[in-house]
Amino acid sequence: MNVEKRIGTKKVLPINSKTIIHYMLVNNSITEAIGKALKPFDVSSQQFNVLRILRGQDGQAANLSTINNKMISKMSNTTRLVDKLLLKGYVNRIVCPSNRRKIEITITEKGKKALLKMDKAIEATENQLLHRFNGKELKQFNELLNKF
Amino acid sequence: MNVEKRIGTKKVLPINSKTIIHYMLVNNSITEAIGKALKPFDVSSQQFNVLRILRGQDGQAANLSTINNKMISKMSNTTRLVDKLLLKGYVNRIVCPSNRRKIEITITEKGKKALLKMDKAIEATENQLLHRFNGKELKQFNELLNKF
DNA sequence: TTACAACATTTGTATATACAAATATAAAAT
DNA sequence: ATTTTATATTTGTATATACAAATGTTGTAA
Repeated sequence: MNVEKRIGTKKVLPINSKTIIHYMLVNNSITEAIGKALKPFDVSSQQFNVLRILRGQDGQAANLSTINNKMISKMSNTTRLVDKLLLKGYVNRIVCPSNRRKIEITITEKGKKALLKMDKAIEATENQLLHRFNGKELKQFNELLNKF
Repeated sequence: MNVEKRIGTKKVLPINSKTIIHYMLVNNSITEAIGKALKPFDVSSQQFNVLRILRGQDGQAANLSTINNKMISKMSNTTRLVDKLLLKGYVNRIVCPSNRRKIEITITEKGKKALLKMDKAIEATENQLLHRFNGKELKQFNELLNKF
């Protein structure tokens, strides 16, 4: 992709601006691809993220702040996000008996089943997005991302 | 950054998943930094983008679809975005005399002045975000971004 | 034991965004 | 000339998100 051409500017951009804009453009592609992959399951990228976090708990319940800490993009409103998963029957929610301030969330069997299908769709999308990278390039790319 | 640690997973992620998650995490930092830089000017990243597009027109007016084509993140609702710039006095909007379907948008002097200040804030943020990259690494990074 | 501070979540509200349908104008086809 | 199609923007509506204030619970100190 030619960044300057894509955003329709005649001037040559300073390398730093160009890099950040380039980054944002690629981010749009990634967001769009992930969104499309999840569309058939009627969950957002954030909801998918929460389901994966809950599965990763291996049966242990997670409360809202635990979930929020592990999320890729933190949100101010995990309550309402979990509400939506609850409506779909993908999670259970109970008040923690030992500390009634906390809410314990667990993934349901239905949630796990749906998640397995989502995993496949996401994996395919990730592979598609990265199909032009070889192993060395992926390693290099992650090292460069670490510089941020 | 250790991606696995950041998202609190015990398992080692497949390299593709890890890369995409890493990408999203860095994107959060970038978005947050840009947002903070623009906050004092009370414009969103998208509004800033539109102002830069308008300045890039060098006096020539741009209509809504032109703007939309050049935007980093396309939006379904450029009308309302321009509304906000209009309220701030940063742009003018007139119906195109030769084709009354079109709306011609131009940046005002006030908009240009504000934009100059925003430029500085954004430039500083970009430099900060990328301060650990040297020239060769930036080149390499852009080449890798091109593989998406 | 009562008051106060800290914690965890929820709710209210304002703003943002996505998507589709509606409006208005212009160009093309009959 | 009239209808149809295409173009450009606007509006309605539903959903999403951000942020602050409110609620309910627990722990601590007087």
